[in-house]
Amino acid sequence: MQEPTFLILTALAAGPQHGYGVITDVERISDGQVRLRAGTLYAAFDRLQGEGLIAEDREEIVDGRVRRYYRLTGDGAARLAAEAERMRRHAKAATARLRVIGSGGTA
Amino acid sequence: MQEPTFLILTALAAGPQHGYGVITDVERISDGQVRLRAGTLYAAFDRLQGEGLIAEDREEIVDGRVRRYYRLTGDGAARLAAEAERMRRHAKAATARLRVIGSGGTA
DNA sequence: TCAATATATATCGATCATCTACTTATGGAA
DNA sequence: TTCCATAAGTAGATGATCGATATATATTGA
Repeated sequence: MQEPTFLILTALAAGPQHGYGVITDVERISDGQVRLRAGTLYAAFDRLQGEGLIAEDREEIVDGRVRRYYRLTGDGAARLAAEAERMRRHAKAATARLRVIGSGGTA
Repeated sequence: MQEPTFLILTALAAGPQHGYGVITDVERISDGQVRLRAGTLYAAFDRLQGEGLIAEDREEIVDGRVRRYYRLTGDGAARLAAEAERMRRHAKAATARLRVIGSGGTA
């Protein structure tokens, strides 16, 4: 799973959100480092819905504009948890090996 | 940066390794979850060398077969450290939000 | 009243990393 | 002598993401 997809699921883990809300939320989660593109987001929505990881929650009309809310499914939450654990382990492995270099392994 | 690329850099963070060594190392790091394909590896080697994140270290002839060793450059180590930190934060954010769901937020 | 900006959804074409599959080669084991 | 593990490499296909663009509305300001 790629970073944008992971962050979309993470955004929805906080509760149902609409597309534009996910974009701004992802930007916040990543400290402004990841700015989701509309193309990425809506393609991902379709794909993740097809995989059963997210589902349409409801539609609202606010100021004459449609807001389509998506929510994380049980499968989506499980998948996100698995990916988070996988990333945690990989990050830990990399950091441990980099520490060895830093502490004079190469010198 | 995608997972295979991250794991290739992580493998090289333990010291210079040749292609096949990286494949087996990555499999070990990821607990057997990630099996690097030759196509992925050698394409990544070319790309990462072009980006200056890795460099050719030396060539050895073992049992009549060439072993081409690659090593992590300073830039590569810095990049890997940055990616690891980014992943750590994202994993943490996801886990924190999933905990809220788990503790009865949706119920 | 007209232009610009923020919100909001959506599509299209291009790019690029990865995957599948294949090729070549050696040494050792069955 | 056939098969497997090791070892490097290429070609073509797939698919996620990106950049650009289109649409529509409300608000702000010239």
